[in-house]
Amino acid sequence: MPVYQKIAKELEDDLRHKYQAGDYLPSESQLAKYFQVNRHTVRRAIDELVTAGLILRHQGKGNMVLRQPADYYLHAGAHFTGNLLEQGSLPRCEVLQSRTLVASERLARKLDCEPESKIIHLRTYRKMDGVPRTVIDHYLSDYSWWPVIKHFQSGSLHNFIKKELGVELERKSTRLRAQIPNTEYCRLLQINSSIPLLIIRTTNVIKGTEKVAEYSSSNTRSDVIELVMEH
Amino acid sequence: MPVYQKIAKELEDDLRHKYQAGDYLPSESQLAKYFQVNRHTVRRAIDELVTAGLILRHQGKGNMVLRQPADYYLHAGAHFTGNLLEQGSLPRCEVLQSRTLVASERLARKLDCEPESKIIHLRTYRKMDGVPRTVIDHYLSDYSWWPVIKHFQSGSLHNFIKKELGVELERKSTRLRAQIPNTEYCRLLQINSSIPLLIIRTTNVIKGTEKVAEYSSSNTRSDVIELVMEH
DNA sequence: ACGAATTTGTACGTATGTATG
DNA sequence: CCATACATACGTACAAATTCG
Repeated sequence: MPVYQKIAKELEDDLRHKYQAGDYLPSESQLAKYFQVNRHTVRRAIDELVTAGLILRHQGKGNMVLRQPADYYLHAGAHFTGNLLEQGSLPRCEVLQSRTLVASERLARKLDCEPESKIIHLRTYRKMDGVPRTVIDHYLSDYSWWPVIKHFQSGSLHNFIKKELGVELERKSTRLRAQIPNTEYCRLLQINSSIPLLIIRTTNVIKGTEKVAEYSSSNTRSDVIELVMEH
Repeated sequence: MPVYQKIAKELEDDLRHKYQAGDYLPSESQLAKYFQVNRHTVRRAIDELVTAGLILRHQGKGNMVLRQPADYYLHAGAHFTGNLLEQGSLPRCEVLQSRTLVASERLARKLDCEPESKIIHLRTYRKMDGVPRTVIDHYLSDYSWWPVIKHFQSGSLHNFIKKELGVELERKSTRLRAQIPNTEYCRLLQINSSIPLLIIRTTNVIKGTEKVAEYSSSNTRSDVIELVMEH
Protein backbone atom coordinates (compact mmCIF):
# COMPACT_ATOMS: atom_id res chain seq x y z
CA MET A 1 0.00 0.00 0.00
CA PRO A 2 1.35 3.43 -0.95
CA VAL A 3 2.55 5.72 1.80
CA TYR A 4 -0.17 8.31 1.20
CA GLN A 5 -2.86 5.70 1.72
CA LYS A 6 -1.31 4.55 4.96
CA ILE A 7 -1.21 8.11 6.19
CA ALA A 8 -4.80 8.64 5.07
CA LYS A 9 -5.82 5.62 7.12
CA GLU A 10 -3.92 6.77 10.14
CA LEU A 11 -5.42 10.24 9.90
CA GLU A 12 -8.89 8.77 9.49
CA ASP A 13 -8.26 6.83 12.65
CA ASP A 14 -7.18 10.00 14.40
CA LEU A 15 -10.40 11.66 13.32
CA ARG A 16 -12.25 9.06 15.24
CA HIS A 17 -10.26 9.41 18.44
CA LYS A 18 -8.33 12.64 18.63
CA TYR A 19 -10.42 15.21 16.84
CA GLN A 20 -13.95 16.47 16.74
CA ALA A 21 -15.96 18.09 13.99
CA GLY A 22 -14.81 21.70 13.77
CA ASP A 23 -11.26 21.06 14.94
CA TYR A 24 -8.36 21.87 12.68
CA LEU A 25 -5.70 19.34 11.79
CA PRO A 26 -2.07 20.26 12.43
CA SER A 27 -0.67 22.08 9.43
CA GLU A 28 0.47 20.08 6.45
CA SER A 29 4.09 20.94 7.20
CA GLN A 30 3.78 19.70 10.76
CA LEU A 31 2.12 16.50 9.62
CA ALA A 32 4.83 16.04 7.01
CA LYS A 33 7.47 16.37 9.68
CA TYR A 34 5.58 14.02 11.99
CA PHE A 35 5.12 11.32 9.35
CA GLN A 36 8.61 11.97 8.01
CA VAL A 37 7.40 12.44 4.46
CA ASN A 38 7.24 15.25 2.00
CA ARG A 39 4.42 17.73 2.32
CA HIS A 40 3.03 16.58 -1.04
CA THR A 41 2.54 13.13 0.36
CA VAL A 42 0.56 14.47 3.29
CA ARG A 43 -1.48 16.56 0.88
CA ARG A 44 -2.26 13.52 -1.20
CA ALA A 45 -3.40 11.70 1.94
CA ILE A 46 -5.60 14.61 2.96
CA ASP A 47 -7.00 14.70 -0.57
CA GLU A 48 -8.41 11.26 0.10
CA LEU A 49 -10.17 12.47 3.20
CA VAL A 50 -11.49 15.55 1.46
CA THR A 51 -12.94 13.36 -1.26
CA ALA A 52 -14.53 11.20 1.37
CA GLY A 53 -16.12 14.30 2.84
CA LEU A 54 -14.26 14.12 6.14
CA ILE A 55 -12.05 17.18 5.80
CA LEU A 56 -12.60 20.74 4.60
CA ARG A 57 -9.68 22.73 3.24
CA HIS A 58 -9.36 26.43 4.05
CA GLN A 59 -6.57 28.23 2.28
CA GLY A 60 -4.51 30.25 4.67
CA LYS A 61 -6.34 28.79 7.63
CA GLY A 62 -6.04 25.06 7.79
CA ASN A 63 -7.77 21.76 7.23
CA MET A 64 -10.94 21.43 9.22
CA VAL A 65 -12.41 18.20 10.46
CA LEU A 66 -15.91 17.86 9.07
CA ARG A 67 -17.13 14.78 10.75
CA GLN A 68 -15.95 11.68 12.37
CA PRO A 69 -15.85 8.59 10.23
CA ALA A 70 -18.10 6.90 12.72
CA ASP A 71 -20.91 8.93 11.14
CA TYR A 72 -19.65 7.93 7.79
CA TYR A 73 -20.52 4.31 8.03
CA LEU A 74 -24.02 5.16 9.06
CA HIS A 75 -24.52 6.79 5.72
CA ALA A 76 -26.58 4.24 3.97
CA GLY A 77 -29.21 4.41 6.64
CA ALA A 78 -28.61 7.70 8.36
CA HIS A 79 -29.33 10.35 5.84
CA PHE A 80 -30.49 13.70 6.88
CA THR A 81 -34.12 13.89 5.97
CA GLY A 82 -35.63 17.13 4.78
CA ASN A 83 -39.15 18.02 3.94
CA LEU A 84 -39.55 19.02 0.35
CA LEU A 85 -42.25 21.48 1.19
CA GLU A 86 -40.32 23.31 3.88
CA GLN A 87 -37.44 23.89 1.58
CA GLY A 88 -38.02 27.46 0.48
CA SER A 89 -37.61 29.10 3.84
CA LEU A 90 -35.07 27.15 5.76
CA PRO A 91 -35.52 27.91 9.42
CA ARG A 92 -31.83 27.98 10.21
CA CYS A 93 -29.72 29.37 7.44
CA GLU A 94 -26.91 31.91 7.44
CA VAL A 95 -25.94 34.51 4.90
CA LEU A 96 -22.84 33.86 2.86
CA GLN A 97 -23.13 36.98 0.75
CA SER A 98 -25.76 39.54 -0.16
CA ARG A 99 -25.59 41.97 -3.02
CA THR A 100 -27.52 43.58 -5.81
CA LEU A 101 -27.02 42.72 -9.44
CA VAL A 102 -28.44 43.23 -12.88
CA ALA A 103 -30.80 40.51 -14.01
CA SER A 104 -29.50 38.27 -16.76
CA GLU A 105 -31.79 37.06 -19.49
CA ARG A 106 -32.37 33.81 -17.66
CA LEU A 107 -33.02 35.31 -14.24
CA ALA A 108 -35.36 37.89 -15.69
CA ARG A 109 -37.39 35.08 -17.21
CA LYS A 110 -37.51 33.23 -13.92
CA LEU A 111 -38.48 36.35 -12.00
CA ASP A 112 -40.89 37.55 -14.63
CA CYS A 113 -39.20 40.94 -14.83
CA GLU A 114 -37.23 42.95 -17.38
CA PRO A 115 -33.68 41.90 -18.29
CA GLU A 116 -31.10 44.42 -17.06
CA SER A 117 -33.31 45.45 -14.16
CA LYS A 118 -31.71 45.54 -10.75
CA ILE A 119 -32.45 42.67 -8.45
CA ILE A 120 -31.24 41.33 -5.11
CA HIS A 121 -29.12 38.25 -4.69
CA LEU A 122 -28.67 36.48 -1.38
CA ARG A 123 -26.56 33.40 -0.98
CA THR A 124 -27.26 31.51 2.19
CA TYR A 125 -26.13 28.21 3.50
CA ARG A 126 -27.29 25.66 5.96
CA LYS A 127 -25.02 23.70 8.19
CA MET A 128 -25.41 20.24 9.54
CA ASP A 129 -22.87 18.99 12.01
CA GLY A 130 -21.31 22.43 11.82
CA VAL A 131 -20.57 22.15 8.13
CA PRO A 132 -22.21 23.68 5.07
CA ARG A 133 -24.30 21.06 3.32
CA THR A 134 -26.72 23.21 1.42
CA VAL A 135 -26.10 26.43 -0.47
CA ILE A 136 -29.13 28.44 -1.55
CA ASP A 137 -29.21 31.30 -3.99
CA HIS A 138 -32.19 33.61 -3.54
CA TYR A 139 -33.09 36.16 -6.19
CA LEU A 140 -35.58 38.84 -5.26
CA SER A 141 -37.24 40.87 -7.99
CA ASP A 142 -38.16 43.92 -5.90
CA TYR A 143 -35.05 46.06 -5.64
CA SER A 144 -36.78 48.46 -3.24
CA TRP A 145 -36.47 45.74 -0.58
CA TRP A 146 -32.69 46.07 -0.55
CA PRO A 147 -32.36 48.56 2.35
CA VAL A 148 -34.20 46.05 4.51
CA ILE A 149 -32.93 42.79 3.07
CA LYS A 150 -29.30 43.77 3.40
CA HIS A 151 -29.67 43.48 7.15
CA PHE A 152 -30.81 39.89 7.01
CA GLN A 153 -28.25 37.81 8.83
CA SER A 154 -29.66 34.45 9.69
CA GLY A 155 -32.84 32.56 10.43
CA SER A 156 -35.70 32.18 8.01
CA LEU A 157 -35.65 34.56 5.07
CA HIS A 158 -39.37 34.25 4.50
CA ASN A 159 -40.13 35.04 8.11
CA PHE A 160 -37.79 38.01 7.93
CA ILE A 161 -39.56 39.34 4.85
CA LYS A 162 -42.92 38.85 6.46
CA LYS A 163 -41.90 40.60 9.64
CA GLU A 164 -39.87 43.47 8.21
CA LEU A 165 -41.69 44.07 4.95
CA GLY A 166 -45.14 42.82 5.75
CA VAL A 167 -45.13 40.60 2.68
CA GLU A 168 -46.03 36.96 2.77
CA LEU A 169 -44.56 34.67 0.14
CA GLU A 170 -46.21 31.61 -1.29
CA ARG A 171 -44.68 28.86 -3.34
CA LYS A 172 -45.87 28.64 -6.86
CA SER A 173 -43.75 25.93 -8.42
CA THR A 174 -40.95 23.57 -7.53
CA ARG A 175 -38.48 22.01 -9.89
CA LEU A 176 -36.13 19.33 -8.88
CA ARG A 177 -33.13 17.76 -10.49
CA ALA A 178 -29.82 16.09 -9.79
CA GLN A 179 -26.58 17.21 -11.29
CA ILE A 180 -22.84 16.94 -11.01
CA PRO A 181 -21.65 20.02 -9.13
CA ASN A 182 -19.64 22.68 -10.95
CA THR A 183 -16.35 23.82 -9.50
CA GLU A 184 -17.91 26.67 -7.55
CA TYR A 185 -20.27 24.40 -5.67
CA CYS A 186 -17.55 21.81 -5.24
CA ARG A 187 -15.63 24.47 -3.37
CA LEU A 188 -18.58 25.77 -1.38
CA LEU A 189 -19.73 22.34 -0.30
CA GLN A 190 -16.27 20.78 -0.23
CA ILE A 191 -17.06 17.83 -2.38
CA ASN A 192 -15.65 16.55 -5.59
CA SER A 193 -17.76 15.98 -8.61
CA SER A 194 -18.41 12.35 -7.79
CA ILE A 195 -21.12 13.38 -5.37
CA PRO A 196 -24.18 14.71 -7.19
CA LEU A 197 -26.14 17.69 -6.03
CA LEU A 198 -29.83 17.64 -5.41
CA ILE A 199 -31.12 20.92 -6.75
CA ILE A 200 -34.49 22.39 -5.85
CA ARG A 201 -35.61 25.48 -7.67
CA THR A 202 -38.70 27.29 -6.51
CA THR A 203 -40.68 30.24 -7.68
CA ASN A 204 -42.42 32.19 -4.94
CA VAL A 205 -45.17 34.71 -5.45
CA ILE A 206 -46.66 37.31 -3.16
CA LYS A 207 -49.48 35.55 -1.42
CA GLY A 208 -52.78 35.71 -3.22
CA THR A 209 -51.28 37.27 -6.34
CA GLU A 210 -49.41 36.13 -9.42
CA LYS A 211 -46.52 38.54 -8.81
CA VAL A 212 -43.23 36.66 -8.68
CA ALA A 213 -41.17 37.93 -5.77
CA GLU A 214 -38.46 35.31 -5.39
CA TYR A 215 -36.70 32.65 -7.35
CA SER A 216 -34.45 30.40 -5.35
CA SER A 217 -32.12 27.54 -6.10
CA SER A 218 -31.09 25.25 -3.28
CA ASN A 219 -28.15 22.90 -3.75
CA THR A 220 -27.58 20.04 -1.37
CA ARG A 221 -25.02 17.28 -1.27
CA SER A 222 -27.06 14.28 -2.27
CA ASP A 223 -25.08 11.96 -0.03
CA VAL A 224 -26.45 13.51 3.13
CA ILE A 225 -30.04 14.16 2.27
CA GLU A 226 -33.24 12.43 1.45
CA LEU A 227 -36.29 14.50 0.69
CA VAL A 228 -39.63 13.45 2.03
CA MET A 229 -43.20 14.30 1.22
CA GLU A 230 -46.03 12.98 3.31
CA HIS A 231 -49.30 13.12 1.44
CA MET B 1 -7.30 30.73 -13.65
CA PRO B 2 -4.58 28.21 -12.79
CA VAL B 3 -2.68 26.60 -15.64
CA TYR B 4 -4.01 23.13 -14.92
CA GLN B 5 -7.58 24.35 -15.26
CA LYS B 6 -6.84 26.00 -18.57
CA ILE B 7 -5.32 22.78 -19.84
CA ALA B 8 -8.30 20.81 -18.53
CA LYS B 9 -10.60 23.09 -20.51
CA GLU B 10 -8.56 22.76 -23.65
CA LEU B 11 -8.47 19.00 -23.32
CA GLU B 12 -12.19 18.88 -22.72
CA ASP B 13 -12.61 20.84 -25.92
CA ASP B 14 -10.39 18.36 -27.72
CA LEU B 15 -12.56 15.52 -26.46
CA ARG B 16 -15.41 17.08 -28.32
CA HIS B 17 -13.61 17.47 -31.61
CA LYS B 18 -10.55 15.32 -31.89
CA TYR B 19 -11.32 12.16 -29.96
CA GLN B 20 -13.99 9.56 -29.66
CA ALA B 21 -15.00 7.33 -26.79
CA GLY B 22 -12.44 4.53 -26.59
CA ASP B 23 -9.55 6.56 -27.97
CA TYR B 24 -6.46 7.12 -25.87
CA LEU B 25 -5.08 10.55 -25.20
CA PRO B 26 -1.45 11.25 -26.09
CA SER B 27 0.81 10.24 -23.22
CA GLU B 28 1.20 12.62 -20.32
CA SER B 29 4.79 13.33 -21.32
CA GLN B 30 3.75 14.25 -24.83
CA LEU B 31 0.98 16.48 -23.56
CA ALA B 32 3.40 18.10 -21.13
CA LYS B 33 5.76 18.86 -23.98
CA TYR B 34 2.93 20.15 -26.12
CA PHE B 35 1.54 22.45 -23.43
CA GLN B 36 5.06 23.34 -22.31
CA VAL B 37 4.40 22.50 -18.70
CA ASN B 38 5.57 19.92 -16.26
CA ARG B 39 4.03 16.48 -16.40
CA HIS B 40 2.49 17.05 -12.96
CA THR B 41 0.51 19.93 -14.31
CA VAL B 42 -0.89 17.81 -17.10
CA ARG B 43 -1.71 15.10 -14.59
CA ARG B 44 -3.57 17.57 -12.46
CA ALA B 45 -5.56 18.69 -15.50
CA ILE B 46 -6.40 15.11 -16.40
CA ASP B 47 -7.43 14.52 -12.80
CA GLU B 48 -10.18 17.04 -13.37
CA LEU B 49 -11.45 15.13 -16.39
CA VAL B 50 -11.24 11.83 -14.57
CA THR B 51 -13.31 13.28 -11.78
CA ALA B 52 -15.81 14.54 -14.33
CA GLY B 53 -16.15 11.02 -15.67
CA LEU B 54 -14.68 11.84 -19.06
CA ILE B 55 -11.40 9.99 -18.79
CA LEU B 56 -10.31 6.65 -17.41
CA ARG B 57 -6.71 6.08 -16.36
CA HIS B 58 -4.90 2.83 -17.22
CA GLN B 59 -1.50 2.41 -15.68
CA GLY B 60 1.09 1.38 -18.22
CA LYS B 61 -1.38 1.89 -21.02
CA GLY B 62 -2.73 5.37 -21.19
CA ASN B 63 -5.69 7.61 -20.49
CA MET B 64 -8.82 6.52 -22.26
CA VAL B 65 -11.62 8.78 -23.40
CA LEU B 66 -14.90 7.66 -21.87
CA ARG B 67 -17.32 9.97 -23.53
CA GLN B 68 -17.59 13.23 -25.26
CA PRO B 69 -18.76 16.22 -23.32
CA ALA B 70 -21.09 17.03 -26.18
CA ASP B 71 -23.71 15.10 -24.21
CA TYR B 72 -23.46 17.71 -21.54
CA TYR B 73 -24.72 20.62 -23.49
CA LEU B 74 -27.87 18.89 -24.54
CA HIS B 75 -28.82 18.97 -20.93
CA ALA B 76 -29.97 22.43 -20.28
CA GLY B 77 -32.56 22.59 -22.98
CA ALA B 78 -33.44 19.02 -23.68
CA HIS B 79 -34.72 17.82 -20.38
CA PHE B 80 -37.63 15.59 -20.09
CA THR B 81 -39.95 17.10 -17.57
CA GLY B 82 -41.96 14.82 -15.35
CA ASN B 83 -44.60 15.51 -12.78
CA LEU B 84 -43.59 14.35 -9.37
CA LEU B 85 -47.12 13.49 -8.39
CA GLU B 86 -47.89 11.35 -11.41
CA GLN B 87 -44.92 9.20 -10.70
CA GLY B 88 -46.52 6.17 -9.11
CA SER B 89 -48.46 5.00 -12.10
CA LEU B 90 -46.56 5.86 -15.22
CA PRO B 91 -49.03 5.74 -18.05
CA ARG B 92 -46.67 4.14 -20.55
CA CYS B 93 -44.37 1.62 -19.01
CA GLU B 94 -43.43 -1.90 -20.00
CA VAL B 95 -42.66 -4.94 -17.91
CA LEU B 96 -39.06 -6.03 -17.79
CA GLN B 97 -39.65 -8.91 -15.41
CA SER B 98 -42.28 -10.07 -12.97
CA ARG B 99 -41.80 -12.65 -10.25
CA THR B 100 -42.53 -13.53 -6.68
CA LEU B 101 -39.95 -13.43 -3.95
CA VAL B 102 -39.48 -13.67 -0.23
CA ALA B 103 -39.41 -10.33 1.55
CA SER B 104 -36.08 -9.26 2.95
CA GLU B 105 -35.84 -7.49 6.27
CA ARG B 106 -35.74 -4.14 4.53
CA LEU B 107 -38.60 -4.76 2.13
CA ALA B 108 -40.76 -6.14 4.90
CA ARG B 109 -40.23 -2.93 6.83
CA LYS B 110 -41.15 -0.83 3.82
CA LEU B 111 -44.24 -2.91 3.10
CA ASP B 112 -45.22 -3.20 6.72
CA CYS B 113 -45.39 -6.98 6.52
CA GLU B 114 -43.54 -9.97 8.00
CA PRO B 115 -40.00 -10.77 6.86
CA GLU B 116 -39.86 -14.01 4.87
CA SER B 117 -43.41 -13.56 3.64
CA LYS B 118 -43.99 -13.95 -0.07
CA ILE B 119 -44.42 -10.79 -2.08
CA ILE B 120 -44.62 -9.75 -5.72
CA HIS B 121 -41.89 -7.95 -7.58
CA LEU B 122 -42.41 -6.20 -10.90
CA ARG B 123 -39.67 -4.40 -12.73
CA THR B 124 -40.91 -2.00 -15.37
CA TYR B 125 -39.21 0.56 -17.52
CA ARG B 126 -40.09 3.60 -19.47
CA LYS B 127 -38.48 4.65 -22.71
CA MET B 128 -37.95 8.07 -24.11
CA ASP B 129 -36.60 8.52 -27.60
CA GLY B 130 -36.48 4.76 -27.84
CA VAL B 131 -34.03 4.39 -24.97
CA PRO B 132 -34.83 3.20 -21.44
CA ARG B 133 -34.61 6.21 -19.14
CA THR B 134 -36.43 5.01 -16.06
CA VAL B 135 -36.46 1.64 -14.33
CA ILE B 136 -39.06 1.08 -11.64
CA ASP B 137 -39.18 -1.70 -9.11
CA HIS B 138 -42.63 -2.34 -7.68
CA TYR B 139 -43.11 -4.48 -4.60
CA LEU B 140 -46.63 -5.60 -3.77
CA SER B 141 -47.39 -6.97 -0.33
CA ASP B 142 -50.49 -8.98 -1.21
CA TYR B 143 -49.29 -12.26 -2.68
CA SER B 144 -52.87 -13.28 -3.52
CA TRP B 145 -52.75 -10.72 -6.34
CA TRP B 146 -50.14 -12.74 -8.19
CA PRO B 147 -52.47 -14.72 -10.52
CA VAL B 148 -53.78 -11.42 -11.78
CA ILE B 149 -50.66 -9.28 -11.66
CA LYS B 150 -48.58 -11.75 -13.63
CA HIS B 151 -50.63 -10.87 -16.67
CA PHE B 152 -49.77 -7.21 -16.51
CA GLN B 153 -47.85 -6.32 -19.63
CA SER B 154 -47.79 -2.61 -20.15
CA GLY B 155 -49.65 0.62 -19.48
CA SER B 156 -50.40 1.93 -16.01
CA LEU B 157 -49.95 -0.52 -13.18
CA HIS B 158 -52.27 1.35 -10.87
CA ASN B 159 -55.01 1.45 -13.49
CA PHE B 160 -54.53 -2.26 -14.08
CA ILE B 161 -54.90 -3.01 -10.37
CA LYS B 162 -57.98 -0.85 -10.12
CA LYS B 163 -59.61 -2.46 -13.11
CA GLU B 164 -58.68 -6.08 -12.50
CA LEU B 165 -58.67 -6.20 -8.71
CA GLY B 166 -61.05 -3.41 -7.85
CA VAL B 167 -58.48 -1.84 -5.53
CA GLU B 168 -57.55 1.80 -5.67
CA LEU B 169 -54.10 2.80 -4.47
CA GLU B 170 -53.21 6.09 -2.86
CA ARG B 171 -49.81 7.56 -2.28
CA LYS B 172 -48.83 7.86 1.33
CA SER B 173 -45.27 9.12 1.23
CA THR B 174 -42.59 10.01 -1.26
CA ARG B 175 -38.88 9.96 -0.66
CA LEU B 176 -36.45 11.37 -3.06
CA ARG B 177 -32.70 11.17 -3.41
CA ALA B 178 -29.88 11.23 -5.90
CA GLN B 179 -27.22 8.58 -6.15
CA ILE B 180 -24.50 7.20 -8.33
CA PRO B 181 -25.91 4.17 -10.16
CA ASN B 182 -24.68 0.69 -9.34
CA THR B 183 -23.51 -1.58 -12.13
CA GLU B 184 -26.93 -3.15 -12.60
CA TYR B 185 -28.61 0.18 -13.25
CA CYS B 186 -25.72 1.32 -15.40
CA ARG B 187 -26.46 -1.62 -17.64
CA LEU B 188 -30.23 -1.22 -17.60
CA LEU B 189 -30.11 2.49 -18.35
CA GLN B 190 -27.05 2.40 -20.57
CA ILE B 191 -25.07 4.99 -18.69
CA ASN B 192 -21.78 5.06 -16.86
CA SER B 193 -21.47 5.91 -13.24
CA SER B 194 -20.80 9.58 -13.78
CA ILE B 195 -24.47 10.29 -14.38
CA PRO B 196 -26.42 10.27 -11.13
CA LEU B 197 -29.78 8.65 -10.74
CA LEU B 198 -32.78 10.45 -9.41
CA ILE B 199 -34.53 7.96 -7.18
CA ILE B 200 -38.12 8.31 -6.07
CA ARG B 201 -39.44 5.88 -3.54
CA THR B 202 -43.10 5.83 -2.75
CA THR B 203 -45.31 3.98 -0.36
CA ASN B 204 -48.84 3.40 -1.54
CA VAL B 205 -51.74 2.36 0.62
CA ILE B 206 -55.18 1.05 -0.24
CA LYS B 207 -57.33 4.10 -0.56
CA GLY B 208 -58.93 5.22 2.64
CA THR B 209 -56.93 2.77 4.78
CA GLU B 210 -53.49 2.56 6.33
CA LYS B 211 -52.77 -0.79 4.69
CA VAL B 212 -49.56 -0.62 2.68
CA ALA B 213 -50.07 -2.33 -0.66
CA GLU B 214 -47.11 -1.22 -2.71
CA TYR B 215 -43.62 0.08 -2.29
CA SER B 216 -41.95 1.30 -5.44
CA SER B 217 -38.55 2.66 -6.35
CA SER B 218 -38.19 4.56 -9.58
CA ASN B 219 -34.74 5.24 -10.97
CA THR B 220 -34.27 7.83 -13.67
CA ARG B 221 -31.20 9.16 -15.43
CA SER B 222 -30.84 12.60 -13.92
CA ASP B 223 -29.47 14.07 -17.12
CA VAL B 224 -32.77 13.76 -18.92
CA ILE B 225 -35.29 14.65 -16.28
CA GLU B 226 -36.47 17.53 -14.23
CA LEU B 227 -39.28 17.00 -11.79
CA VAL B 228 -41.95 19.62 -11.46
CA MET B 229 -44.56 20.40 -8.86
CA GLU B 230 -47.09 23.13 -9.39
CA HIS B 231 -48.66 24.23 -6.14
C1' DA C 1 9.86 -16.62 -21.76
C1' DC C 2 12.34 -12.61 -21.13
C1' DG C 3 13.86 -8.03 -21.35
C1' DA C 4 13.49 -3.28 -23.16
C1' DA C 5 10.68 0.60 -24.00
C1' DT C 6 6.66 3.11 -22.88
C1' DT C 7 3.21 4.90 -19.78
C1' DT C 8 1.06 5.81 -15.57
C1' DG C 9 1.70 5.97 -10.20
C1' DT C 10 4.17 7.48 -6.18
C1' DA C 11 7.52 10.22 -3.71
C1' DC C 12 11.00 13.54 -2.87
C1' DG C 13 12.71 18.43 -3.23
C1' DT C 14 12.14 23.44 -4.09
C1' DA C 15 9.97 27.75 -5.18
C1' DT C 16 6.41 31.00 -5.47
C1' DG C 17 1.43 32.59 -5.23
C1' DT C 18 -2.61 33.61 -2.37
C1' DA C 19 -5.60 33.80 1.63
C1' DT C 20 -5.92 34.37 6.72
C1' DG C 21 -5.18 36.50 11.08
C1' DC D 1 3.37 44.46 7.18
C1' DC D 2 4.45 39.95 8.66
C1' DA D 3 4.10 35.13 9.74
C1' DT D 4 1.52 31.11 8.75
C1' DA D 5 -0.97 27.79 5.96
C1' DC D 6 -2.80 26.12 1.90
C1' DA D 7 -2.47 26.26 -3.63
C1' DT D 8 0.06 25.86 -7.71
C1' DA D 9 4.03 24.72 -10.48
C1' DC D 10 8.60 23.28 -11.69
C1' DG D 11 12.12 19.53 -11.58
C1' DT D 12 13.88 14.67 -10.66
C1' DA D 13 13.72 9.81 -9.63
C1' DC D 14 12.06 5.37 -9.33
C1' DA D 15 8.14 1.79 -9.03
C1' DA D 16 4.52 -0.81 -11.32
C1' DA D 17 1.77 -2.14 -15.24
C1' DT D 18 1.54 -2.85 -20.16
C1' DT D 19 3.22 -3.73 -24.76
C1' DC D 20 6.08 -5.59 -28.07
C1' DG D 21 10.05 -7.44 -30.25
